[in-house]
Amino acid sequence: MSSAPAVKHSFKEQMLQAREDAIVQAALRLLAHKGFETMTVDEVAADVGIAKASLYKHFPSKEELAAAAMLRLLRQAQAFLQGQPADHGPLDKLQAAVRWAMALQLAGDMPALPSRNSSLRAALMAHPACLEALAQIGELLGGWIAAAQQQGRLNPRLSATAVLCILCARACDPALEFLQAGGQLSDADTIELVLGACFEGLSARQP
Amino acid sequence: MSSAPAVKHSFKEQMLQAREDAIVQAALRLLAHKGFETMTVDEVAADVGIAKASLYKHFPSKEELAAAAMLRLLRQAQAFLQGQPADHGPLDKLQAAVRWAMALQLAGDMPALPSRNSSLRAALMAHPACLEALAQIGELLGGWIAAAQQQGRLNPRLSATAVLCILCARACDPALEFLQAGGQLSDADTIELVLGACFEGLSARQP
DNA sequence: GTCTATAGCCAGATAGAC
DNA sequence: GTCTATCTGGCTATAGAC
Repeated sequence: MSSAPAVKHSFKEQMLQAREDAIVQAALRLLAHKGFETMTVDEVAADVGIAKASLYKHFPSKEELAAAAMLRLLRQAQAFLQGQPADHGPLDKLQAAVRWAMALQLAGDMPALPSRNSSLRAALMAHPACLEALAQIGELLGGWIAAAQQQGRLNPRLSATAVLCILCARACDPALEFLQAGGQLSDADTIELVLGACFEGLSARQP
Repeated sequence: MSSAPAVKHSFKEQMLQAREDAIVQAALRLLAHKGFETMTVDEVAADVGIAKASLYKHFPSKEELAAAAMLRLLRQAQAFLQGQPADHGPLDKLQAAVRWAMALQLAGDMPALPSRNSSLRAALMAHPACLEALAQIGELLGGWIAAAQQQGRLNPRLSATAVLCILCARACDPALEFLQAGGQLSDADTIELVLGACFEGLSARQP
Protein backbone atom coordinates (compact mmCIF):
# COMPACT_ATOMS: atom_id res chain seq x y z
CA MET A 1 0.00 0.00 0.00
CA SER A 2 2.90 2.42 0.71
CA SER A 3 4.36 3.69 -2.57
CA ALA A 4 7.35 5.82 -1.62
CA PRO A 5 9.97 4.02 -3.75
CA ALA A 6 9.30 4.09 -7.48
CA VAL A 7 9.21 0.31 -7.82
CA LYS A 8 8.33 -1.29 -4.52
CA HIS A 9 6.99 -4.60 -5.69
CA SER A 10 9.40 -7.16 -7.03
CA PHE A 11 8.46 -9.70 -9.63
CA LYS A 12 8.09 -12.28 -6.94
CA GLU A 13 5.64 -10.16 -5.03
CA GLN A 14 3.65 -9.55 -8.17
CA MET A 15 3.54 -13.26 -8.87
CA LEU A 16 2.36 -13.89 -5.34
CA GLN A 17 -0.34 -11.29 -5.67
CA ALA A 18 -1.44 -12.78 -8.96
CA ARG A 19 -1.57 -16.24 -7.43
CA GLU A 20 -3.58 -14.99 -4.51
CA ASP A 21 -5.97 -13.35 -6.97
CA ALA A 22 -6.34 -16.64 -8.81
CA ILE A 23 -7.10 -18.43 -5.56
CA VAL A 24 -9.74 -15.92 -4.57
CA GLN A 25 -11.29 -16.02 -8.01
CA ALA A 26 -11.50 -19.81 -7.97
CA ALA A 27 -12.95 -19.73 -4.47
CA LEU A 28 -15.63 -17.26 -5.56
CA ARG A 29 -16.54 -19.40 -8.52
CA LEU A 30 -16.89 -22.53 -6.40
CA LEU A 31 -18.68 -20.65 -3.66
CA ALA A 32 -21.28 -19.55 -6.17
CA HIS A 33 -21.66 -22.97 -7.73
CA LYS A 34 -21.62 -25.19 -4.66
CA GLY A 35 -22.08 -23.09 -1.56
CA PHE A 36 -19.73 -22.69 1.38
CA GLU A 37 -20.40 -25.99 3.12
CA THR A 38 -20.19 -28.13 -0.02
CA MET A 39 -17.13 -26.44 -1.47
CA THR A 40 -13.86 -28.05 -0.36
CA VAL A 41 -10.46 -26.46 -0.03
CA ASP A 42 -9.05 -29.28 -2.12
CA GLU A 43 -11.27 -28.25 -5.00
CA VAL A 44 -10.14 -24.65 -4.80
CA ALA A 45 -6.51 -25.70 -4.77
CA ALA A 46 -7.03 -28.11 -7.65
CA ASP A 47 -8.81 -25.41 -9.63
CA VAL A 48 -5.85 -23.07 -9.24
CA GLY A 49 -3.39 -25.89 -9.82
CA ILE A 50 -1.52 -25.73 -6.52
CA ALA A 51 -1.32 -27.94 -3.46
CA LYS A 52 -3.69 -27.43 -0.59
CA ALA A 53 -0.83 -26.69 1.78
CA SER A 54 0.27 -23.84 -0.46
CA LEU A 55 -3.19 -22.36 -0.29
CA TYR A 56 -3.02 -22.44 3.48
CA LYS A 57 0.11 -20.26 3.31
CA HIS A 58 -2.10 -17.53 1.87
CA PHE A 59 -5.24 -17.99 3.96
CA PRO A 60 -5.36 -19.33 7.49
CA SER A 61 -8.71 -21.08 7.17
CA LYS A 62 -11.53 -21.95 4.83
CA GLU A 63 -13.65 -19.22 6.39
CA GLU A 64 -11.01 -16.54 5.76
CA LEU A 65 -10.66 -17.73 2.19
CA ALA A 66 -14.40 -17.52 1.61
CA ALA A 67 -14.53 -14.12 3.26
CA ALA A 68 -11.85 -12.89 0.90
CA ALA A 69 -13.88 -14.23 -2.00
CA MET A 70 -17.00 -12.46 -0.80
CA LEU A 71 -15.00 -9.27 -0.35
CA ARG A 72 -13.91 -9.55 -3.94
CA LEU A 73 -17.52 -9.76 -5.02
CA LEU A 74 -18.43 -6.75 -2.88
CA ARG A 75 -15.63 -4.76 -4.47
CA GLN A 76 -16.86 -5.72 -7.93
CA ALA A 77 -20.31 -4.53 -6.98
CA GLN A 78 -18.86 -1.29 -5.64
CA ALA A 79 -16.96 -0.75 -8.87
CA PHE A 80 -20.08 -1.33 -10.93
CA LEU A 81 -22.13 1.06 -8.84
CA GLN A 82 -19.50 3.77 -8.90
CA GLY A 83 -19.19 3.36 -12.65
CA GLN A 84 -22.82 4.33 -13.21
CA PRO A 85 -23.08 7.51 -15.33
CA ALA A 86 -23.79 10.52 -13.12
CA ASP A 87 -26.36 11.88 -15.55
CA HIS A 88 -28.60 8.85 -15.19
CA GLY A 89 -31.61 9.07 -12.91
CA PRO A 90 -31.46 7.42 -9.50
CA LEU A 91 -34.19 4.92 -10.38
CA ASP A 92 -32.34 3.88 -13.52
CA LYS A 93 -29.17 3.37 -11.54
CA LEU A 94 -31.01 1.25 -8.98
CA GLN A 95 -32.51 -0.91 -11.69
CA ALA A 96 -29.16 -1.24 -13.41
CA ALA A 97 -27.68 -2.46 -10.14
CA VAL A 98 -30.34 -5.13 -9.72
CA ARG A 99 -29.93 -6.15 -13.35
CA TRP A 100 -26.21 -6.59 -12.81
CA ALA A 101 -26.74 -8.86 -9.81
CA MET A 102 -29.48 -10.83 -11.56
CA ALA A 103 -27.27 -11.47 -14.56
CA LEU A 104 -24.60 -12.72 -12.20
CA GLN A 105 -27.04 -15.13 -10.62
CA LEU A 106 -28.37 -16.47 -13.90
CA ALA A 107 -24.79 -17.10 -14.95
CA GLY A 108 -24.33 -19.12 -11.75
CA ASP A 109 -21.75 -16.71 -10.38
CA MET A 110 -23.73 -15.35 -7.44
CA PRO A 111 -23.12 -17.09 -4.12
CA ALA A 112 -26.15 -17.78 -1.99
CA LEU A 113 -26.61 -15.64 1.08
CA PRO A 114 -24.87 -17.26 4.05
CA SER A 115 -27.58 -18.64 6.31
CA ARG A 116 -27.97 -17.50 9.89
CA ASN A 117 -25.93 -20.30 11.42
CA SER A 118 -23.26 -20.51 8.77
CA SER A 119 -19.70 -20.09 9.93
CA LEU A 120 -19.23 -18.01 6.79
CA ARG A 121 -21.53 -15.32 8.06
CA ALA A 122 -19.54 -15.05 11.27
CA ALA A 123 -16.34 -14.74 9.27
CA LEU A 124 -17.84 -11.97 7.14
CA MET A 125 -19.06 -10.05 10.15
CA ALA A 126 -15.62 -10.33 11.72
CA HIS A 127 -13.96 -8.75 8.68
CA PRO A 128 -13.77 -4.96 8.92
CA ALA A 129 -13.12 -4.70 5.19
CA CYS A 130 -16.30 -6.63 4.40
CA LEU A 131 -18.36 -4.56 6.78
CA GLU A 132 -16.94 -1.37 5.35
CA ALA A 133 -17.67 -2.44 1.77
CA LEU A 134 -21.19 -3.41 2.75
CA ALA A 135 -21.72 -0.09 4.48
CA GLN A 136 -20.44 1.86 1.50
CA ILE A 137 -22.68 -0.05 -0.89
CA GLY A 138 -25.59 0.54 1.43
CA GLU A 139 -24.93 4.26 1.58
CA LEU A 140 -24.60 4.55 -2.16
CA LEU A 141 -27.83 2.70 -2.81
CA GLY A 142 -29.53 4.51 0.05
CA GLY A 143 -28.73 7.84 -1.55
CA TRP A 144 -30.20 6.76 -4.85
CA ILE A 145 -33.30 5.44 -3.12
CA ALA A 146 -33.86 8.72 -1.30
CA ALA A 147 -33.34 10.67 -4.52
CA ALA A 148 -35.76 8.42 -6.42
CA GLN A 149 -38.34 8.89 -3.71
CA GLN A 150 -37.92 12.66 -3.83
CA GLN A 151 -38.53 12.47 -7.56
CA GLY A 152 -41.73 10.60 -6.82
CA ARG A 153 -40.58 7.51 -8.70
CA LEU A 154 -40.57 5.18 -5.69
CA ASN A 155 -43.42 4.48 -3.30
CA PRO A 156 -43.02 7.09 -0.54
CA ARG A 157 -44.79 4.90 1.99
CA LEU A 158 -41.81 2.52 2.04
CA SER A 159 -38.86 3.50 4.19
CA ALA A 160 -35.49 3.74 2.45
CA THR A 161 -34.26 0.88 4.62
CA ALA A 162 -37.13 -1.31 3.53
CA VAL A 163 -36.46 -0.60 -0.14
CA LEU A 164 -32.79 -1.35 0.38
CA CYS A 165 -33.54 -4.69 2.04
CA ILE A 166 -35.95 -5.67 -0.69
CA LEU A 167 -33.55 -4.72 -3.48
CA CYS A 168 -30.74 -6.72 -1.89
CA ALA A 169 -33.05 -9.70 -1.63
CA ARG A 170 -34.06 -9.35 -5.28
CA ALA A 171 -30.41 -9.41 -6.27
CA CYS A 172 -30.41 -13.09 -5.28
CA ASP A 173 -33.99 -13.79 -6.30
CA PRO A 174 -34.54 -17.54 -6.65
CA ALA A 175 -37.44 -16.80 -8.99
CA LEU A 176 -34.79 -16.32 -11.67
CA GLU A 177 -33.60 -19.87 -11.26
CA PHE A 178 -37.15 -21.26 -11.29
CA LEU A 179 -37.99 -19.45 -14.49
CA GLN A 180 -34.70 -20.41 -16.08
CA ALA A 181 -35.41 -24.05 -15.24
CA GLY A 182 -38.70 -23.74 -17.10
CA GLY A 183 -36.60 -22.88 -20.11
CA GLN A 184 -39.21 -20.78 -21.88
CA LEU A 185 -37.36 -17.47 -21.76
CA SER A 186 -33.98 -16.09 -22.62
CA ASP A 187 -31.86 -14.90 -19.72
CA ALA A 188 -32.42 -11.27 -20.65
CA ASP A 189 -36.19 -11.73 -20.82
CA THR A 190 -36.16 -13.53 -17.47
CA ILE A 191 -34.35 -10.63 -15.87
CA GLU A 192 -36.70 -8.03 -17.30
CA LEU A 193 -39.71 -10.04 -16.19
CA VAL A 194 -38.58 -10.39 -12.58
CA LEU A 195 -37.27 -6.84 -12.45
CA GLY A 196 -40.56 -5.53 -13.77
CA ALA A 197 -42.52 -7.55 -11.25
CA CYS A 198 -40.31 -6.17 -8.49
CA PHE A 199 -40.85 -2.52 -9.36
CA GLU A 200 -44.35 -2.64 -10.83
CA GLY A 201 -45.78 -5.38 -8.60
CA LEU A 202 -47.84 -8.44 -9.39
CA SER A 203 -51.21 -6.70 -9.08
CA ALA A 204 -52.79 -5.03 -12.05
CA ARG A 205 -52.05 -1.30 -12.14
CA GLN A 206 -54.74 1.37 -12.24
CA PRO A 207 -57.54 -0.57 -10.52
CA MET B 1 -52.96 -48.09 4.51
CA SER B 2 -55.37 -51.08 4.18
CA SER B 3 -58.21 -50.75 6.67
CA ALA B 4 -60.26 -53.91 6.33
CA PRO B 5 -60.18 -54.97 10.01
CA ALA B 6 -61.77 -52.53 12.43
CA VAL B 7 -58.59 -52.03 14.49
CA LYS B 8 -55.57 -52.75 12.37
CA HIS B 9 -52.94 -50.75 14.16
CA SER B 10 -51.70 -52.08 17.46
CA PHE B 11 -50.41 -49.90 20.24
CA LYS B 12 -46.91 -50.71 19.22
CA GLU B 13 -47.50 -49.58 15.69
CA GLN B 14 -49.03 -46.37 16.93
CA MET B 15 -46.02 -45.75 19.11
CA LEU B 16 -43.73 -46.36 16.17
CA GLN B 17 -45.70 -43.99 14.03
CA ALA B 18 -45.57 -41.36 16.77
CA ARG B 19 -41.84 -41.80 17.13
CA GLU B 20 -41.35 -41.48 13.41
CA ASP B 21 -43.41 -38.31 13.48
CA ALA B 22 -41.23 -36.94 16.25
CA ILE B 23 -38.11 -37.72 14.23
CA VAL B 24 -39.45 -36.00 11.15
CA GLN B 25 -40.56 -32.98 13.15
CA ALA B 26 -37.14 -32.62 14.77
CA ALA B 27 -35.47 -33.02 11.39
CA LEU B 28 -37.64 -30.31 9.91
CA ARG B 29 -36.83 -27.97 12.76
CA LEU B 30 -33.09 -28.50 12.41
CA LEU B 31 -33.28 -28.34 8.64
CA ALA B 32 -34.86 -24.91 8.92
CA HIS B 33 -32.42 -23.67 11.54
CA LYS B 34 -29.16 -25.05 10.21
CA GLY B 35 -29.59 -26.23 6.64
CA PHE B 36 -29.12 -29.71 5.25
CA GLU B 37 -25.33 -29.77 5.12
CA THR B 38 -24.80 -28.38 8.61
CA MET B 39 -27.46 -30.47 10.31
CA THR B 40 -26.14 -33.79 11.63
CA VAL B 41 -28.05 -37.00 12.18
CA ASP B 42 -26.69 -37.08 15.73
CA GLU B 43 -28.44 -33.81 16.46
CA VAL B 44 -31.74 -35.08 15.17
CA ALA B 45 -31.45 -38.23 17.24
CA ALA B 46 -30.44 -36.27 20.34
CA ASP B 47 -33.36 -33.90 19.81
CA VAL B 48 -35.80 -36.82 19.77
CA GLY B 49 -33.99 -38.54 22.61
CA ILE B 50 -33.07 -41.75 20.83
CA ALA B 51 -29.85 -43.28 19.58
CA LYS B 52 -28.66 -42.58 16.10
CA ALA B 53 -28.79 -46.26 15.18
CA SER B 54 -32.47 -46.33 16.08
CA LEU B 55 -33.09 -43.46 13.73
CA TYR B 56 -31.44 -45.39 10.93
CA LYS B 57 -33.99 -48.15 11.46
CA HIS B 58 -36.64 -45.68 10.34
CA PHE B 59 -34.80 -43.89 7.55
CA PRO B 60 -32.08 -45.41 5.39
CA SER B 61 -30.07 -42.23 4.94
CA LYS B 62 -29.80 -38.59 5.89
CA GLU B 63 -31.15 -37.62 2.49
CA GLU B 64 -34.25 -39.76 2.91
CA LEU B 65 -34.80 -38.30 6.35
CA ALA B 66 -34.56 -34.78 5.05
CA ALA B 67 -36.83 -35.61 2.16
CA ALA B 68 -39.42 -36.93 4.61
CA ALA B 69 -39.12 -33.68 6.55
CA MET B 70 -39.61 -31.60 3.43
CA LEU B 71 -42.58 -33.75 2.50
CA ARG B 72 -44.09 -33.00 5.89
CA LEU B 73 -43.73 -29.30 5.19
CA LEU B 74 -45.29 -29.69 1.76
CA ARG B 75 -48.23 -31.53 3.30
CA GLN B 76 -48.67 -28.76 5.87
CA ALA B 77 -48.71 -26.23 3.06
CA GLN B 78 -51.25 -28.31 1.17
CA ALA B 79 -53.44 -28.53 4.26
CA PHE B 80 -53.29 -24.77 4.73
CA LEU B 81 -54.15 -24.09 1.11
CA GLN B 82 -57.03 -26.54 1.06
CA GLY B 83 -58.33 -25.02 4.28
CA GLN B 84 -58.84 -21.64 2.66
CA PRO B 85 -62.51 -20.62 2.70
CA ALA B 86 -64.09 -21.20 -0.69
CA ASP B 87 -65.91 -17.87 -0.59
CA HIS B 88 -62.68 -15.87 -0.45
CA GLY B 89 -61.39 -14.29 -3.63
CA PRO B 90 -58.46 -15.92 -5.43
CA LEU B 91 -56.17 -12.96 -4.79
CA ASP B 92 -56.95 -13.07 -1.08
CA LYS B 93 -56.16 -16.76 -0.99
CA LEU B 94 -52.86 -16.20 -2.78
CA GLN B 95 -51.87 -13.49 -0.35
CA ALA B 96 -52.89 -15.62 2.59
CA ALA B 97 -50.65 -18.38 1.29
CA VAL B 98 -47.66 -16.07 1.03
CA ARG B 99 -48.38 -14.68 4.49
CA TRP B 100 -48.40 -18.20 5.90
CA ALA B 101 -45.00 -18.99 4.41
CA MET B 102 -43.54 -15.65 5.46
CA ALA B 103 -44.65 -16.17 9.05
CA LEU B 104 -42.97 -19.55 8.97
CA GLN B 105 -39.76 -17.98 7.79
CA LEU B 106 -39.75 -15.21 10.37
CA ALA B 107 -40.25 -17.86 13.02
CA GLY B 108 -37.15 -19.64 11.69
CA ASP B 109 -39.13 -22.69 10.65
CA MET B 110 -38.73 -22.38 6.89
CA PRO B 111 -35.85 -24.40 5.41
CA ALA B 112 -33.79 -22.70 2.76
CA LEU B 113 -34.26 -23.84 -0.79
CA PRO B 114 -31.87 -26.69 -1.56
CA SER B 115 -29.20 -25.30 -3.85
CA ARG B 116 -28.62 -26.69 -7.31
CA ASN B 117 -25.80 -29.03 -6.30
CA SER B 118 -27.22 -30.15 -2.99
CA SER B 119 -27.73 -33.86 -2.51
CA LEU B 120 -31.00 -32.91 -0.85
CA ARG B 121 -32.45 -31.64 -4.10
CA ALA B 122 -31.65 -34.92 -5.79
CA ALA B 123 -33.36 -36.80 -2.98
CA LEU B 124 -36.46 -34.63 -3.28
CA MET B 125 -36.64 -35.07 -7.01
CA ALA B 126 -36.33 -38.82 -6.57
CA HIS B 127 -39.34 -38.93 -4.22
CA PRO B 128 -42.62 -39.43 -6.07
CA ALA B 129 -44.57 -38.25 -3.03
CA CYS B 130 -42.63 -34.97 -2.94
CA LEU B 131 -43.07 -34.39 -6.64
CA GLU B 132 -46.76 -35.14 -6.39
CA ALA B 133 -47.23 -32.76 -3.47
CA LEU B 134 -45.34 -30.07 -5.33
CA ALA B 135 -47.44 -30.62 -8.43
CA GLN B 136 -50.68 -30.44 -6.47
CA ILE B 137 -49.62 -27.24 -4.73
CA GLY B 138 -48.63 -25.79 -8.07
CA GLU B 139 -51.97 -26.68 -9.62
CA LEU B 140 -53.92 -25.22 -6.73
CA LEU B 141 -52.02 -21.96 -6.80
CA GLY B 142 -52.07 -21.92 -10.58
CA GLY B 143 -55.84 -22.08 -10.54
CA TRP B 144 -56.08 -19.16 -8.15
CA ILE B 145 -53.62 -17.17 -10.24
CA ALA B 146 -55.64 -17.71 -13.40
CA ALA B 147 -58.84 -16.77 -11.59
CA ALA B 148 -57.28 -13.61 -10.15
CA GLN B 149 -56.07 -12.64 -13.59
CA GLN B 150 -59.52 -13.16 -15.06
CA GLN B 151 -60.88 -10.88 -12.37
CA GLY B 152 -58.36 -8.26 -13.47
CA ARG B 153 -56.64 -8.26 -10.10
CA LEU B 154 -53.27 -9.53 -11.33
CA ASN B 155 -51.13 -8.10 -14.09
CA PRO B 156 -52.30 -9.89 -17.25
CA ARG B 157 -48.96 -9.38 -18.95
CA LEU B 158 -47.35 -11.88 -16.58
CA SER B 159 -47.78 -15.54 -17.42
CA ALA B 160 -49.31 -17.72 -14.71
CA THR B 161 -46.05 -19.64 -14.51
CA ALA B 162 -44.10 -16.48 -13.90
CA VAL B 163 -46.44 -15.40 -11.12
CA LEU B 164 -46.17 -18.84 -9.56
CA CYS B 165 -42.37 -18.76 -9.62
CA ILE B 166 -42.29 -15.30 -8.11
CA LEU B 167 -44.76 -16.18 -5.35
CA CYS B 168 -42.77 -19.28 -4.44
CA ALA B 169 -39.62 -17.18 -4.27
CA ARG B 170 -41.35 -14.62 -2.05
CA ALA B 171 -42.34 -17.36 0.33
CA CYS B 172 -38.65 -17.60 1.28
CA ASP B 173 -37.88 -13.92 0.80
CA PRO B 174 -34.62 -13.05 2.59
CA ALA B 175 -35.81 -9.45 2.78
CA LEU B 176 -37.85 -10.58 5.77
CA GLU B 177 -34.75 -11.61 7.64
CA PHE B 178 -32.93 -8.38 6.77
CA LEU B 179 -35.80 -6.25 8.03
CA GLN B 180 -36.19 -8.38 11.13
CA ALA B 181 -32.49 -7.92 11.86
CA GLY B 182 -33.01 -4.16 11.73
CA GLY B 183 -35.43 -4.67 14.54
CA GLN B 184 -37.62 -1.67 13.80
CA LEU B 185 -40.80 -3.57 12.96
CA SER B 186 -42.96 -6.24 14.47
CA ASP B 187 -43.10 -9.52 12.61
CA ALA B 188 -46.63 -8.81 11.40
CA ASP B 189 -45.66 -5.36 10.10
CA THR B 190 -42.62 -6.83 8.36
CA ILE B 191 -44.78 -9.36 6.57
CA GLU B 192 -47.33 -6.76 5.44
CA LEU B 193 -44.55 -4.51 4.20
CA VAL B 194 -42.85 -7.16 2.08
CA LEU B 195 -46.16 -8.59 0.91
CA GLY B 196 -47.33 -5.14 -0.12
CA ALA B 197 -44.10 -4.46 -1.98
CA CYS B 198 -44.49 -7.78 -3.79
CA PHE B 199 -48.01 -7.12 -5.06
CA GLU B 200 -47.95 -3.34 -5.39
CA GLY B 201 -44.32 -2.94 -6.46
CA LEU B 202 -41.61 -0.58 -5.32
CA SER B 203 -42.43 2.15 -7.85
CA ALA B 204 -44.95 4.84 -7.01
CA ARG B 205 -48.41 4.00 -8.35
CA GLN B 206 -50.38 6.25 -10.70
CA PRO B 207 -47.41 8.12 -12.19
C1' DG C 1 -36.30 -51.81 17.81
C1' DT C 2 -33.26 -49.96 20.90
C1' DC C 3 -28.93 -49.41 22.58
C1' DT C 4 -23.25 -49.05 22.74
C1' DA C 5 -19.41 -49.27 20.15
C1' DT C 6 -17.03 -48.86 16.02
C1' DA C 7 -15.94 -49.04 11.14
C1' DG C 8 -14.96 -46.16 7.19
C1' DC C 9 -14.50 -42.01 5.07
C1' DC C 10 -13.72 -37.40 4.07
C1' DA C 11 -12.24 -32.75 4.71
C1' DG C 12 -9.72 -29.15 7.31
C1' DA C 13 -5.38 -28.26 8.83
C1' DT C 14 -0.20 -29.20 9.66
C1' DA C 15 4.77 -31.22 9.48
C1' DG C 16 8.81 -31.21 7.35
C1' DA C 17 11.75 -31.77 3.23
C1' DC C 18 13.23 -28.89 -0.61
C1' DG D 1 6.44 -20.81 -0.66
C1' DT D 2 5.66 -25.03 -2.68
C1' DC D 3 5.29 -29.64 -2.42
C1' DT D 4 4.05 -34.80 -0.48
C1' DA D 5 2.51 -37.13 3.27
C1' DT D 6 0.11 -37.19 7.40
C1' DC D 7 -2.60 -36.02 11.46
C1' DT D 8 -7.03 -35.08 13.51
C1' DG D 9 -11.75 -34.74 14.25
C1' DG D 10 -16.31 -35.29 12.98
C1' DC D 11 -19.90 -37.37 10.45
C1' DT D 12 -22.54 -41.10 7.97
C1' DA D 13 -23.59 -45.57 8.42
C1' DT D 14 -23.36 -50.33 10.42
C1' DA D 15 -22.38 -54.47 13.63
C1' DG D 16 -23.89 -56.96 17.20
C1' DA D 17 -25.62 -57.58 21.94
C1' DC D 18 -30.06 -57.30 24.35
